[in-house]
Amino acid sequence: MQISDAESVVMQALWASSPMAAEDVFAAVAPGQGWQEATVKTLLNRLLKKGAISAERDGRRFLYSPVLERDQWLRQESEGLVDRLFGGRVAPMVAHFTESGRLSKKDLAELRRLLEELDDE
Amino acid sequence: MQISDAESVVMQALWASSPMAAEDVFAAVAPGQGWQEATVKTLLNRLLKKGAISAERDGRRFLYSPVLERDQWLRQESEGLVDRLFGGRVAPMVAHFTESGRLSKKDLAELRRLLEELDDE
DNA sequence: CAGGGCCGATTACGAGCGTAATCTATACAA
DNA sequence: TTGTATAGATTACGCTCGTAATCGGCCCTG
Repeated sequence: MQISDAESVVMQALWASSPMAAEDVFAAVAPGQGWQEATVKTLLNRLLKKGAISAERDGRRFLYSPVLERDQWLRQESEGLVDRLFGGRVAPMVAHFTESGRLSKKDLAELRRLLEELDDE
Repeated sequence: MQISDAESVVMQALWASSPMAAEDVFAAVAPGQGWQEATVKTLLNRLLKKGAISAERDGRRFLYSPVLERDQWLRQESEGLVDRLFGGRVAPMVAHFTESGRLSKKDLAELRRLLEELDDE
């Protein structure tokens, strides 16, 4: 399932809280994006058509919920990137981040913990 | 500098070896993509127009070289992703890969080494 | 019962993209 | 010198995207 950048903003809102009416999605999303409500509605419709979200009638309007799972999307996106850019190898990508100083202390600590956990298994 | 997916395939070829004539880029890239030579030429032109590559005349043809640095591109792309998907935090992204079983033993070993190196500093 | 407002649906439209075919100028071959 | 092959330049075209405006139907209110 192909989700465009703008669409993914809407998905994030729905993953954070659902079901939601169009109006609420707009409220959740517009501040950061500066979109008109019409734009949000377009995106909701495109996502509906793709089957990435579902709509359930609630009186005169609809409540939208994600169908596509956030985890699946994350996996698809990040694996796509690591494949395209780093030949599918995660370590070189992390190395790249360390080199560009994008690893916070918190990240480092967390990575260490992660690796230790994996050791235990 | 915005590089599209198709364009990035051409860039990868040029990063791997440059300068190269259009024909050679085609030879390097077509097998994997199934493109016509005309397609490769279009992409080269678009990249030229963007200033992502340069062309130096060589008799009746041109030799192309990257101007945009591979490292810069990698950084831009991967940081974009980690920002969009994981709120800019690298560790959660790696965690995501471990959970989906995308970390090879080799990756693990390399990550350990990486972290140790960082310890030493 | 008629009009207005609200909500989703439809339509719009220019930019960039993927994928090429065609045009044009030029360098060599006959 | 004139044709022909070839390399880059120009043009093409349908699709998706970002960003909306407008339409059409239905529910409430007067």
